[in-house]
Amino acid sequence: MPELPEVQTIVSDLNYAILHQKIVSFESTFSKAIKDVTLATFKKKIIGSTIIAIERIGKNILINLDNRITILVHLKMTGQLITRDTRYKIQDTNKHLHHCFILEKGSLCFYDIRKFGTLTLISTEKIGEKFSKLGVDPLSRSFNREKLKGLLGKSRTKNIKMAIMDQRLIAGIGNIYASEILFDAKISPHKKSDSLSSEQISSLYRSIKTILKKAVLMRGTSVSDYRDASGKKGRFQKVLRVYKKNGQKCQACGTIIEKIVIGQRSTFYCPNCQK
DNA sequence: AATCGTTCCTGATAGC
DNA sequence: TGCTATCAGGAACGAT
Repeated sequence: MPELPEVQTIVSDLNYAILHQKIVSFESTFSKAIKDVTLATFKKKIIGSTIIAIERIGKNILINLDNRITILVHLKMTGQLITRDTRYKIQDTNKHLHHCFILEKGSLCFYDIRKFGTLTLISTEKIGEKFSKLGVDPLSRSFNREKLKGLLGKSRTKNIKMAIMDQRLIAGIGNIYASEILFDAKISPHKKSDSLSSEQISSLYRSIKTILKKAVLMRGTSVSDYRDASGKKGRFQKVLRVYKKNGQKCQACGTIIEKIVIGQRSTFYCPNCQK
């Protein structure tokens, strides 16, 4: 489940590995993942162009080309973008490899077990419009305590965990970090987002920043399928406090961690530490 | 307008 | 053993 820290790690890796390379060819065995256009059109629009920048917006990966086209990649649950020095179908027989950008030096492979991931082409100039409804980036300077307070006020009845996962409010937090952030902030996932005290808003703000920053430094959470652009695991799974820890003792107080469902998503928390 | 449920998909695991 | 059922989950979409 790539969330902000995982996507950030991949984007950093790709900027090191494939920037300024030309797309020589593209192959796909699952063109359903390509949105709006046919495989033939997709290929026509990208082959021969050079990658000039790779960036992240929320959980989206943007690969900007020198022909004013941007390739938008969303990894959804199990997507992986991994660079190879070999080429598609020549040496790679992994059945979950669905798409491959063949570059001047090696290739960029898109693996995806559950096939939810998508590829979309967009004019680079229309990126702002495309993401106009996306919320604030929690690692950017424009995300401050007052901004968070305003966002929580906007979602009156909503549950706090659903609120911080809502991409229209804050872009980048998914199911793993939502539970970890609420534990770090000592806030119960049962709380309504408009019922937080001033102190709780402050600690939630601090926890969002510190947990996400720490997860970026540790190169993401490999609890199942996530891998970086070299195919390596992250390390944050080693320091998870509550996610998938149900039945185990809370490291802070010894109370058994519980698993509940909020908004059709599994949620993990310490019923003693989180109020 | 906001919120809810459904859909996409495969692999791991539980239950019989 | 081998089968079926259930669950995991981001975000678009349709329905209310």
